[in-house]
Order: sequence, then structure tokens, then C-alpha cells
Amino acid sequence: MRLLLVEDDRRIASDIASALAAAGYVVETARDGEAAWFLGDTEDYGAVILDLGLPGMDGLAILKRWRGNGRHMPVLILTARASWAERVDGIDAGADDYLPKPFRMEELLARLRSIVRRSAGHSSSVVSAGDIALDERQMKVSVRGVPIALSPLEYRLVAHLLRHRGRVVSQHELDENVYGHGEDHDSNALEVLIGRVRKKLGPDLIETRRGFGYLVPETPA
Amino acid sequence: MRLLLVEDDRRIASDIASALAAAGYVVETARDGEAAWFLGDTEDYGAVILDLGLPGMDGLAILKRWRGNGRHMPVLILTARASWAERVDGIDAGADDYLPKPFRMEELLARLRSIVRRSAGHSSSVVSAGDIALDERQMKVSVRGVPIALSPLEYRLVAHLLRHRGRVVSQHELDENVYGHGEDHDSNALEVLIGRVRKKLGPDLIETRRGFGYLVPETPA
DNA sequence: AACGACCTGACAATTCGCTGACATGGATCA
DNA sequence: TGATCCATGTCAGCGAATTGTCAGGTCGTT
Repeated sequence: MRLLLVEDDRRIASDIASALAAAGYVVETARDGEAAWFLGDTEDYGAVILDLGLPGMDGLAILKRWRGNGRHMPVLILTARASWAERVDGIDAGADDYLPKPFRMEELLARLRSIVRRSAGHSSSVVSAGDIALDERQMKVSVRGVPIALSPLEYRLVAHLLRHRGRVVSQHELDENVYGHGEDHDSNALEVLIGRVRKKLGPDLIETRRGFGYLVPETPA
Repeated sequence: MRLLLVEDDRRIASDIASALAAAGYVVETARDGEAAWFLGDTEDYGAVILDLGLPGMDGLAILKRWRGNGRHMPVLILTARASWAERVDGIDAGADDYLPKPFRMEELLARLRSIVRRSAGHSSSVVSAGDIALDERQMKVSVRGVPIALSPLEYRLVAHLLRHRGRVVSQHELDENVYGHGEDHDSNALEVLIGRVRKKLGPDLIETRRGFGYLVPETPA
């Protein structure tokens, strides 16, 4: 999953970014309000982590402008200011959650999982489709209860497809969420990856929609 | 909106209930775990406010059982225990938000608004005309429930016609929406495409309006 | 009847996605 | 250091699906 991290302090940003990367996310960072606003408005992220103490543009104003433009990705606000009035403001501005500094990285990850899960309309950190189950907390995939070892890229691919099961996901969207970004697309790396995942998880999990993308069907019970 | 408030302390329960009532909610209260679990499992609430310090049954266990039974209403957890580990547990159990006591009533209301807002906003994206149903999320077309495989161009054609069913769509408009733009057509590619779609979905779906374009009637059959 | 709009079947060129084989490069360990 | 494994990218080729073209046919309108 692709995340936007908005944090002006380089040290903190890199700490958070590496923790997120270790948890399997693709992270992009913005260090000022302008960049944050532009990226959040034009790119698609699975979630945004937004520090309110920004130079250039107020974080809440950015959030409100995103929401005003119909951007609905989940947003987790970070701030040193922890008064309840601030929290109310943040939540009413359209934030999905609010985390006061200092915080434990574990809590950040838990809240992130929560808002992502919620925005996908699920209530468990385990998603399943057919015989396949994905446990996002443990980053573990199993087929009929048998755990299957996946490489990092394979895991991201499966995770994104399962989070969006029941919907056709374009190759471009997969590119963005599995690989970082900016890859020249004269390569068939994605197709190879799909093939490898199919070999491991069975050929029926991922359907091809020629010309459009891939689909993991919703399990019809 | 109808809410379930789970809180064993009568004093606190009535304080919260009256604040919620003042904000325009209809509130029902459960004072022990058994009642809470039963009500949450059988009734439909817009949201649940769940105090963890319950007699009878642990709040998190109740929440997990709800989620396990497919109850997806938004849940806001209240608790005096405010350690980060507890919060992580609550969120991972499927809570939508977590509010440590003591709290301001304004913050409770703000968080409630937030989780309710979040849980709304799920639309179906299925269009149908007569026997034909189009699921735009899955890019799937079915006739009388039987899924039919369509090529990309065929799908775009059907999608555009169904989105604008009940009105005549000109060949030019179809050209623009099915193919990119700028095609000189001395070709009858579009007519061929129409033919192929009719062969797959039945000859009655698309009517020809000679000299004007094509029409998918609002509800044939 | 004549004309033009539209339909149909057949065919060929092209595109698309899949696969197996190989190359690269980083991590690990003796 | 060198051997080895694993993850991943690249490439070439295959096979099938897709789609434009064309050559008639059909139908409706005047």
C-alpha cells in the first residue's frame, strides 16, 4: 500500500518512513504544505499521515481542501498539540484519527491499520477470498490454512488485490502500490509477478480482465 | 439516528445519554455485557458507544463477537485504561475509535460524527436494463445472472450505453467514448462492435435509431 | 425501385498477457 | 573471500483474444 507521509522534521520523517517501510508500505514523503497539498490532491494513496506542525500551509487547511475536492483517503493526524479542542477540530476537518506526540510506533501502525481497514469497509485485519486468507498484522498469507511464504513484492501485490477484492484493479494502480513510483513501463515485471503469485496461491485467485487489469472476486459465500 | 450506549455506571450513562439526546440521537442503553451483546447482535444501530469496564462480559470480547457475526456498525470505545497497549488491542479488535476517560462531551460528539460519517458512503455501482446487469466495480456484465465475457471495447460500449440508458446516443458520441478521439471513420468498426455485443447479450438490448444512433430502453421486458 | 444506412460473416493483423529461461544483485554463511 | 540462495528484473516466443477491414447482404425511407 502506498502512503503519503507529511512531516517537516527530517529526522522524525525518516524514522517513521523506515518503520512504515518495514511494515510493508510504500512511503512517499512531503516536507511542506504546498507539496503535501499537491500530492494528496493529485495522487492516490491508501492513507495519509499528516503532521500538523507544518511550514507553508496549515495542516488542517490542507485536509479541508482535500475533503472539499472529494479526496476521501483515510488521514491520520499527528500533533504535539493534544488539547481536546484541537482534537475536535482535527476530527471535524475530516481526519479519520488523531495521534498525539509522542507516540509508540506500534500505536501508529495499529491506528493506521484501523483507518485503512475501516475505509475499505472491513472490520478485521484478516481478509479472505476463496481459499486464501491474508493476515495483515502478521503479514501472513495462507491457503486453506496452510501458510505460504511470499516475497515482499508478492505480498504487497496480494495485499492490495485482497484489500480491493471485488473490484478490477488496473495494472497502473498495481504498479503504483506495489512498486514505488516512476517506473518506466516497458517492462512486464508485473505480469511475471502475477504469474509467480498464481503459481504459489493457485491459478484461480486472480482473474485477468484483459485490457483492464486484474480482479480477485468477492467470495460469494 | 439510533445509538446503543453500553455503560454500567448509571450516573455516567445518563449524562452521556442526555448529551446525545440533545444532539439529536435516539439512544438505547445497556448496563451489562449480556444485554449489550444481545442488543448489538440483533438490533440495528447507527453506532455503538462501548464502555470497556463492564460487569458480566468483557467489552472487547463482545466487540469481537459482533464482528465475528458480521455486525459492522461503527463502534466507539470508552475506557479509563489509557495505556497505548490497551488502545492497540481495542483498535485491533475492530473498534472504529477509542476515547480515554475522562473526556469532554464535545470530543465524544466529534468522534461519533467522524465514525458515523466514515461508515456511510457505500454505493452499489450496479446498473441494469431488462435482463442485463452491469457491475462497474467488477467490470462484469451478466444476462439473467449469467456472467458474459466482454472484450474491452465491447465493455466500454455497453457501459456507456447503460449509463445513458433511456436516451438516444449518437454514433459520434459512442466513437468518442469507446475509442479514444480523433479517429477518422470511413470505417464501420462501431457497427461491427454493436453487432458483436448483440450476439453476446441478445439482440433486444440495443435498439437502432436509424440516422440518429442507438438506444438502450429504460426497462425493456 | 433506388439509395443510403445499417448488419453480418469471414479473415488477417495486431495486441496482450503468460511462461520458461536466464541475468543481476544483494544477503548470508562457511 | 568465495559459494550459494533468494528475490527480482529482462527477454524472447507462444498462443489466444481482440479488433479493423472488406465484401456483400438487409432493411427502411423516399
